[in-house]
Amino acid sequence: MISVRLPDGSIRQFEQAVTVADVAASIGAGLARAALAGRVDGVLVDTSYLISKDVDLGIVTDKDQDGLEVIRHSTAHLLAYAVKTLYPEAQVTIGPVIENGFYYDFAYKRPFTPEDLQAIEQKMQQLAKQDVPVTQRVVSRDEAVAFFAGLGEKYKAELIEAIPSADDIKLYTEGEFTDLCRGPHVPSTGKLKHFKLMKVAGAYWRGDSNNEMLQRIYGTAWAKKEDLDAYLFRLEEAEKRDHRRLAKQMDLFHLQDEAPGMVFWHPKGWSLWQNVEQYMRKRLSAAGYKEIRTPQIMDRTLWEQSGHWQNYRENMFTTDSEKRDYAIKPMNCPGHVQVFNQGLRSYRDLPLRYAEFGACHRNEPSGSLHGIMRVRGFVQDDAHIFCMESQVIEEARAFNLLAMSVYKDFGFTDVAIKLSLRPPKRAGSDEVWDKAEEGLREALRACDLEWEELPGEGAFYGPKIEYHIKDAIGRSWQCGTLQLDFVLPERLKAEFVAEDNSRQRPVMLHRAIVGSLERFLGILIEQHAGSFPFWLAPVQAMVLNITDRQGEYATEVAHRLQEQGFSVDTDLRNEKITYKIREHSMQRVPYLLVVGDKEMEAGVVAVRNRKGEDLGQLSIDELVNRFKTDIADRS
RNA sequence: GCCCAUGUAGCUCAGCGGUAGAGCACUCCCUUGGUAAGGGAGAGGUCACGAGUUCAAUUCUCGUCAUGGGCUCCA
Repeated sequence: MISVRLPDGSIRQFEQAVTVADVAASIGAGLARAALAGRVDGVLVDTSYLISKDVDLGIVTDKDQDGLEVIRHSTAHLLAYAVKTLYPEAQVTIGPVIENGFYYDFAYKRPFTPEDLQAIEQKMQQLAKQDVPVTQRVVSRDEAVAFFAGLGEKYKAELIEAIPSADDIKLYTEGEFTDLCRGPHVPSTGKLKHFKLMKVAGAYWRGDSNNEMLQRIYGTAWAKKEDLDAYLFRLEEAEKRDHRRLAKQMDLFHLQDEAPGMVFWHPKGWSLWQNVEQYMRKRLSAAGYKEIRTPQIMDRTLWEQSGHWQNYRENMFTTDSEKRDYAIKPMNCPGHVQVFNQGLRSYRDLPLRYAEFGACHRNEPSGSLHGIMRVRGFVQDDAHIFCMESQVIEEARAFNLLAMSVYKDFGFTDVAIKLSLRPPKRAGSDEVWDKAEEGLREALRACDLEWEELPGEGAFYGPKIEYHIKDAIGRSWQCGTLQLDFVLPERLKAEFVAEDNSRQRPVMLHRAIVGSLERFLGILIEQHAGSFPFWLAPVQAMVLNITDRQGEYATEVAHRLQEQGFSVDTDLRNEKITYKIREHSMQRVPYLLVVGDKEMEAGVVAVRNRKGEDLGQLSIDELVNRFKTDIADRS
């Protein structure tokens, strides 16, 4: 007898070994139809899995998160099946599940066109409708290699060869198509209903840019039609928030061919920028940072000394003059060490915190540029803390508090922490790296934070803590960073006089909170979909007159608000009030102040907020109070 | 840097082997209208750049640049 315990605790007994599908059928016909896979003692298996001993069993359906994964994974296989049917010469490689869907990489003699994509999707639909059974068999590794090599599938054979020869390998077959896979898969293609192919893109074989480029087809798949529709709708909504699109609509900035990756800021965009920069400046100043300014261009020898020339030469903009080579600074840190090195420092001066909103330039590969999210010319809220080792943890703790508080002010509350550890290409001894990595772990523990560790992702001079913030539509952005560096102070010969009168190296903490201002503004634009909170809005209020008669009064109202430090414009054009309201509503101005004869006589304004609500008539003083409250609330 | 797609008026986009079109925006005129588009007229383009094919190229081909989507990279 075999006992199968179900998630509700009930136990079913069977005379002999049964499959997951059999158990589902014994419970009900509906469940048998819905079964996509099984969970046997916590392990996902196919519905054809034979249960031959007592187990805990859950039937996985599309209501299950695991069920959705199975659907996506099986849809990737269906994609490969369709491609092999239409283009038998195409070679299959890998097809994993990703967020919201899946992809599959193929090698083919010519690129897939958008028309091919349509044909492939149609073929997938057709194969799904035919409800082709998906069967599984286990073979030895050598058999599997021979099988795929025989088919001329060299990528697949290469993948399998990497598996230990003693291991068994699962092959899944649907119709004419057989693929290597650890599974599980849906029992037949008819379970796959709600999918869509999204795009074709190039992708390197095994993710290595030295390898040939394959063609990746991305797709999305869902359990229900409503889920698919909702996902496509979300994509459309995200597109409406696109910072490039909003920047055009709201006249914030532009990019042009002559300056790839470098931003032309328009008045309103720059106003937004200044709101962020001035805010950061205040926060840094209050936290004991001193702002400095260092040169844009410095001699090659300095960059050789710092190690940047050796590590990043091809990504640095350089220039020369009178037989000297120069580099345009890609980072502020070497400059900051030069300031530190002026004069003799005492341990009493430490920690010394230098901040700079310095414009840096990095010659990023052309293909990686992206709006203002990835640029070649950028400014960070950059600072370097020179301190003693004994001060690192306290500095890290203070930085963490500051960073979290800044994120909160900008409306970001979901922040994930990651710790990037030593990369293969690095400066400094292993001993120093051990010390630096452990130092940051200790700092994180002191902040009572949870973090994820990323081996190999650190900077060449030191490990780093990264702050990833999640935006309004669930995307994650790395903004803040705290990097512990024993290497640059050594290379650039920073030193201070210790208590015992010896000369010692300071430790350097590289840190930023919002990171690249360009990118952070892009994030803010998308986070708020252009409807910036009052304290950040480039134009906080517009005064609109109803007829020419109130033009002078409208100007006076604007002046009085401007005197109080608010960014207020007037729209005195000869247009109907409905027209002006529409236009400035679309510009997402927080407050529209309408003045007609009534308001002019009473010395007030009629206030309309961005939601379209009528806030009634307010005096200028009342309005100023309201504005001040909004600023204090950061709403 | 690599793969694919795209580049037409300020913006969004049609179009096409015979040297260009719409809507919005802009300018002028009429209209002075009370909470999301009043009416009329006008101006505006070396069709990204360079070369080739052709009697003729914005249109076809190739190259360059840029942008977009990915991959790689991101001190």
